[in-house]
Amino acid sequence: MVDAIEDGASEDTEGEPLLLSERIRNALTDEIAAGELLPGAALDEQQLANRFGASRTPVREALRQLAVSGLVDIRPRRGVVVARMTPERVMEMFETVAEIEALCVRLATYRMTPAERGRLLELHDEASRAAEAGDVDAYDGINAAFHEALYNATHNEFLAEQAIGLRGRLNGFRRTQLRHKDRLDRSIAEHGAILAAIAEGDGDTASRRMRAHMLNAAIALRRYLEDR
Amino acid sequence: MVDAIEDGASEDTEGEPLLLSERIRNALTDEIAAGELLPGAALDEQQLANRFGASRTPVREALRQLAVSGLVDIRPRRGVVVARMTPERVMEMFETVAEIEALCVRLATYRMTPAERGRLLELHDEASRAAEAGDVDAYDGINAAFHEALYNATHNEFLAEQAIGLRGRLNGFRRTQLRHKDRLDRSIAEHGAILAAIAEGDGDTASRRMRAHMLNAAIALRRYLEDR
DNA sequence: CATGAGCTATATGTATACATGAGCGACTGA
DNA sequence: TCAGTCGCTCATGTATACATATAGCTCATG
Repeated sequence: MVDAIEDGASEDTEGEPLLLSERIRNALTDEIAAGELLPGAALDEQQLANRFGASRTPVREALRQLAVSGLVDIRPRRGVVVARMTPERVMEMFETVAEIEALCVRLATYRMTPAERGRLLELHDEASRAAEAGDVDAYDGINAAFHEALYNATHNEFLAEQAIGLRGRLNGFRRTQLRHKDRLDRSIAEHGAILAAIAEGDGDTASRRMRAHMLNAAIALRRYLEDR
Repeated sequence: MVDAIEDGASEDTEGEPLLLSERIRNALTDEIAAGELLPGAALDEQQLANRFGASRTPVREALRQLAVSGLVDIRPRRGVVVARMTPERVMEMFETVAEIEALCVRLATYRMTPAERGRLLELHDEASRAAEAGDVDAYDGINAAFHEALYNATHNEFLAEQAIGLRGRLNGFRRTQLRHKDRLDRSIAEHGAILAAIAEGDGDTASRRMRAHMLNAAIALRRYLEDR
C-alpha cells in the first residue's frame, strides 16, 4: 500500500523540494478530482500519513486546506470525508461555473490581443482533430487549455484564478459526460460558435453561447447520472 | 498582550466549544478584514500562539487555511504575511466582485420570491434611514445584509457562498471609501435604481446597474487611495 | 568603505507524545 | 428479546520536541 510520493518524476523538473504538506495536498486534490476517492469516503489521518510516508501533521494541514477549497468536509472530532455532493449542489456548481465562464468570455472578447485570439483558434483546431480521432483524453486536455486561455484573455488575473479554481472542482464530474461521442462533437461545434462571436467582437453573443455551452454539458451530465 | 479568545461572550450563545484552530482562524480573519493587521505584516507563529494562549499547531492550521482563502501569503520556510495586494490586484478583485454581483442580481430578479423582494425593500429603507442619520457603521451592516439577501435570492446556494466569500475579502477596503457622505448617498440612490429594475422584472437592467454601482464604489476607493 | 563569505540565531517544517470526546459493544434489567 | 447504560477503544485535537533552511550579523578582503 506504500506509494510515497515520488518527487519530480512527473513534471516538476525544477529541483525545488516542495513542502510535504503541499505534495500531500496536491496528491489528494488529484485523487478527488479524478474520482479515485469517492464522495463520502472517510479520510483517516494516520492511514494517509502511512500511505504518504509522513506524520499526521502535514496530512492534517493538507486536509484543512482541502476543506477550505470545499473538496472535503470536516466534522470536528468526527473525521474528514470527501465532500459528499447532492445532485442539486452539483447542478448549482455547474450553473455557477457556466455564468463565470460566460462573463469571462464577454470580458475576453473586448480585451484579448490578436495573439490571444490566434492561440484560441489554434486550440480549437487541435481539439477538432482530437475529437475526430476519438482521443477523449487529448480532447480533455486541449479543452481545459482552451478555457484557461479564455480566462487569461480577460486580463484580470484574479478572475482567472477564481475561474480555474471553480473549474477544477468540477473535474471529477466533467470527464464522465464527455464519453459520449456525439456530446463531444456538439462541444466542438459550440466552441466554434463562441469563437465566431468573439471574432465579430460581439461579447454578449459570445457570452450567451458560452453559457448555453456549459449548461448543455450540465444537462448531458444529469442525463448520464440519471441513467445509472 | 494576552487576550486569549473569550468564548461565546460575543454571540455564540450556543455552548458549542469551537475548535481552537477555528477560533484563531475567525479572529485573524476579522482582524485582517477590519484592517487591524495591515497588508505585508508578518505573522509569527509562536507570537500568535502566545497571543491566543495556544500552541503553534492550531495557529499553523489557521494560517494554512487563510492562505487558501487568499487572506495571507505563505512563503515556504520564510514565514506568513498578510496578503500584500497591489492596487492593480485590488481593482481586479473589485471588478470580479462587481461582475459576480451583477450576475447574482440578474438571476435573483428572475427567481426571487415575493417575500424576498419585500425583505430587500425593507433593508433598503433601513439603509436610507441609517444614511440620513449619518450612521456609517449601521449602514455598513445593512448594506452587507442587502447584498447577501440578493445572493440568497438567486436560489443557488453554491453561488451565494462564493459571492459571500469574495465580498468578505474586500471588506478591509470597502469600509474606507464609504466615509464620504456623498458617496454614501449615491450608494443609496444606486440601490434604489437596482430595486426599481428588479421590480419591473428586468434582470439585465438590474444587472447593469449593479455592475455600475460596484464599479462606482471601486472608483471612489481608487480616488481615496490616490489621495493619500 | 563597500562587498561578500561564513557562522549563528531563530522561525518554520515535521515528528512524536499526550488529552479528550465520539463511537461501539457488552452487560444489566425488564 | 429488547432497551438503556456503562465503559472501553481509538481517532481527533493539541502540545511539545526535534530537524533544517533562512536571515542577519560578523569579519575578512578588495
